[in-house]
This record gives sequence, structure tokens and C-alpha cells, in this order.
Amino acid sequence: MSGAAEAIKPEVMKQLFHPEIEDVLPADVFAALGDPIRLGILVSLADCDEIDKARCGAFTELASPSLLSYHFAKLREAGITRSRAEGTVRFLSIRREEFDRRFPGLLDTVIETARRDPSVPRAKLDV
Amino acid sequence: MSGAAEAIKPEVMKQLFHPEIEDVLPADVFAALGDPIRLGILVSLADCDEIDKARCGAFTELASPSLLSYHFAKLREAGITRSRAEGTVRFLSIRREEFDRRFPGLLDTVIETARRDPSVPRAKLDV
DNA sequence: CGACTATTTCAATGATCGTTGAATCATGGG
DNA sequence: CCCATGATTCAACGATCATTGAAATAGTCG
Repeated sequence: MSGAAEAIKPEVMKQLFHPEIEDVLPADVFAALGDPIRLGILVSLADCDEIDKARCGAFTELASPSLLSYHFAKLREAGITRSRAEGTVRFLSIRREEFDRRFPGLLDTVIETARRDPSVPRAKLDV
Repeated sequence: MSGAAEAIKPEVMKQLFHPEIEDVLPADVFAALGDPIRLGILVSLADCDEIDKARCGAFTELASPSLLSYHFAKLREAGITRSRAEGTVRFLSIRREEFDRRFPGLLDTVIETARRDPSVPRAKLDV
């Protein structure tokens, strides 16, 4: 499969799909939040402001790598998180400003709700 | 003249299941909110404070009776709404106080989010 | 290069979802 | 009583879900 892939930039990994924030619908957001593992990823992310702590591999307490990848995709496709590649590693972050502009106040309340509840698992992203 | 049937308690219709509010988990709540019709039911309910306007049959703009019943059950089983039978009719209401105690601030933000978005359908519950 | 690591993708599974239409149940009124 | 009405239940369907484990991909480093 030869194609337009000749001029590959060395440090650019395959780009994952991120929806325009205006295209994100409330029902899709809530559907993405409707799973304890994904809520766990979200609160773990929110509890750790240090950008470079949140690489994908830091969430292994929550699920297997393959299952995590699946849940990462759900959050990403719902406009909640962004996945940024850096070398061999991928970092997760919350699309804070954009999301807050699109759905003011929602993320704070959701995170607070999830954070308070013992049914939501957590990953320790420190170190 | 609302509440005409207040004095008479003829017979009790089959009781529908309502979970204890403490047993409701955040992920289940969000899953229940992850559908545009259910969001539509919720905002329509929230927009109509008149208790006796919110009988089940008033939502027919949103879906068929049978499908509505399915979605009513989802909202009810997630602890969000209550179904009260009165004669041959059933009335829906939001479990406001309980839910707000269990998940402070969540319902307000959710309803506001859904209300603002044109993708969420509405039922006119006025007469 | 080739081994290694981090992550995604694929194929397969059983479970649950949203939807439809027909059947059923409960209640009130002639 | 029987019938009309409001609402739930059931059976079926294709679609999507969460999960698993194996395979593929992308970048790093010896």
C-alpha cells in the first residue's frame, strides 16, 4: 500500500480522531460517562494536574491495556479527552477550556460527583 | 381544580420498582442520561412544574407509547424519576430532593446542559 | 539492524441497547 | 358486565457494548 505517506515526519505518530467540540452532543457525552472505568479514568486525570504523569500506561490499575485503549477512545470520541503522542508514549488530558465553553459547568459537577463516590475506581498517577 | 382524586384511594395499581437513592451509582445515572429521548423527557419534566401535567401520555411527541415506557423505566431505575399511578393514569416526576442529596448539583447542571442543546427534543406538557 | 516497549487494532464472545408492533393488564364508565 | 383508555410487557430484530487475548504498529535504544 504505497501512497502519500512518503514525507513522514519522524516524530508524528498516527493521529487519533478528535471531534470538533461543537459537534459533540450531550447524549453522547453522558453515554461516554456511563461506565465506571471511564469515570475512573476521568477523575484520575482530574486529580493529577501534572501533564506528564497522565500517560496511558499509568492507568493499568483500572483495566488491561487493550481495554483501556477502548475506553480512551470512547472518552476521546465524546470530546472529553485529548490524546497526544510523544515519542513512544501517549499522554491523556481533559479538553478543559473547549469542553467548558461547550457545556459550562458540566465537567466540574461530573468530576465532583464521580470523585465522591466509592464505586468509581482510581489510578495513582503519581510517579 | 387539581387534586380531585386526593381523598379517594380506590386501589393500588401494580407498583413499579424504584431503587433506594443510596444504591444508585453515578455510572448508572450517566448511562440513563445517555440517550436524547431520555434527556428530552427530563427537560420536559423540569420545564413543567405543574405536577398533574406530567402524565405519561403527555410525552407522545417524543416516541411511541411502548418506547416511552421503556425509557421511563430506564430513568426510574436510575433513581432519576418517580412514577406514581393515579387511577388509569400514571404521572412522572423528578426525584428532586433525594437525588440532589445523593448527587448535589448534578441534576441542575445536567438539565441546564440538555435544555441549552437543540439536539434534545421537547414535549409540550401544557394541557 | 533487531530486540524492546508502549499502545492500538482486530476478531470473537455474550450482554445489553433502542426500536417496533402485537398482546396484555389495570381502571373507569356506559 | 363489557368496552374503551392509558400504560406496561413481550417477542423479536439488528446495533452497539464491554471484555478478552492475540496480532499489528510506532518509536527508542543497544
